[in-house]
Amino acid sequence: MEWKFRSDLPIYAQIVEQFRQSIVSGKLSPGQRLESVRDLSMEAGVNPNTMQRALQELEREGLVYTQRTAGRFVSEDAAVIERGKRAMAMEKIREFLSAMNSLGYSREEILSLLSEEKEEENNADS
Amino acid sequence: MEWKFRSDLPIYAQIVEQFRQSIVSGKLSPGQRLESVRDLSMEAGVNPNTMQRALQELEREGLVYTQRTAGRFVSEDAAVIERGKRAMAMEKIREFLSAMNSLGYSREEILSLLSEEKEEENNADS
Amino acid sequence: MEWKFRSDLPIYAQIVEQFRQSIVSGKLSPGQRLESVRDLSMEAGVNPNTMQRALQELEREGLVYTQRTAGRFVSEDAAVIERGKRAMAMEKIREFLSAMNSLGYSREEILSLLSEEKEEENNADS
Amino acid sequence: MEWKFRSDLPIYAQIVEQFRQSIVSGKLSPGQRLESVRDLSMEAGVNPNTMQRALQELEREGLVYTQRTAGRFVSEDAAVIERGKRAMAMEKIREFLSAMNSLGYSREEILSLLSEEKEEENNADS
DNA sequence: GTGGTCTAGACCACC
DNA sequence: GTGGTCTAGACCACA
Repeated sequence: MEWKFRSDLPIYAQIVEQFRQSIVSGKLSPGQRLESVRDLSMEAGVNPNTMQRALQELEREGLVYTQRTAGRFVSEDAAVIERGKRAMAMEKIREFLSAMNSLGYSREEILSLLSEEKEEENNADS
Repeated sequence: MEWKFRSDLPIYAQIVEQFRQSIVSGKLSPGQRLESVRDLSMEAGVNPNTMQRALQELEREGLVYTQRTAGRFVSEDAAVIERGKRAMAMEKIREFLSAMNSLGYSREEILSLLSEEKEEENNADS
Repeated sequence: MEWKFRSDLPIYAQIVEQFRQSIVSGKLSPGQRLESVRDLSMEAGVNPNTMQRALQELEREGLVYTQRTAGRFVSEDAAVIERGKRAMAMEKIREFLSAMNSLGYSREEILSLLSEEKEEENNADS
Repeated sequence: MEWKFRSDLPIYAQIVEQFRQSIVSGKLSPGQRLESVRDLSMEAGVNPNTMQRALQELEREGLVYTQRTAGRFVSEDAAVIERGKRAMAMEKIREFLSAMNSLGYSREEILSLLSEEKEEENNADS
């Protein structure tokens, strides 16, 4: 994982984002054990409290769970993960549409531009 | 304008982005005079050199032009501005598709999700 | 290379000119590594920033390219170099015609004088 | 007249060049009175001795002459002026051919490029 | 006042 | 070590 933080969002929220992304994309597998809070916080160069807060948020969302003494693990509940994935996707979509909107593009134009990009990519493939 | 800078892109590049966005979206009108380098740099809280570099980049792109002692102005060439707008849109699209891709969505799924979002928005409108 | 600077053109632009000249004339070979920014700036007796700016301009023109940590290299793209060569030649020609013009020579006279010079040189050869 | 000096040639020589240019191109007319050494040196921002040396050189070339108490005047000898004009032209030509040569262009290519430039200019006229 | 250039020197990421 | 970025502050030409 790469740990770079923007200044426009609390660090703990950025950590949550990153974990969520890794989990729903499968980069972290269901059932996989996470490193300890202490190790993770050192890697990320943040205060252990910050890392702790992020992990608790993920737990609240059901994406990770804790086993008393063994540590934290990625959820094995496919439905929960799928739900998180959808949520992130819709978030990206809203961001995207909002950005295109502020550039002055209508829905129809956006779809048309998406098609163009697809064609370009196909050309690049050939 | 809001001047907050991320750490994952050079400041001068973020300034360029911001101006480009404002120009192609029409928030800055063709022919409009920009504030002086000194004033802008103070507002943004950056060194005058950094602001200068950003503005020169915009000039190279044709989005602004300089009049020796009078200041800098937004280009009045609609074709140049349209070109910049298209370039920014394609950039956003590529970012979006890449993000959706790393979440594990195929092109077809992306289009399908876009439709869902549209419906939701329509419902929200009504 | 000789590093003497006139006062009628920014130093960075004169450095660009000098490199461009060396590259298109083949004095710097395609693929050849340039010295580091620091070394070049010391040799030329200018600030590293000034040298950096010149090299970035050359990069924008495609005449050199950068490899992250290895340094800068002369482009190996013959078409780009040929284009630069033509551009410099046309520039010299325009300067020359303009100078002759302000001396009061017409196009026909210029061509005639060029022939004279050729003959003189031929005589000098024999 | 504009007085900017390069550092690659003695200032007095650059002054000579400038006067020679003005005289042979007719910008200074035959018989015209030059300003005093004192005034000229102040305008140019150089030491009076430097200006004096330049004017003596021009006198040696016959391009100006001195009348004891009335001052210095541009030569009225058309042959002398014509000779100076030719000398300057041949100098420009040699510089030009040398520059093109170091770019790697042969005599034939130079003539061909000159023709191209002529055409471009004609197009620009239309 | 405007933009433009330059120096001096710092810090960063990368390898 | 490499290139890249940024700051601080000076000086210039132009009008």
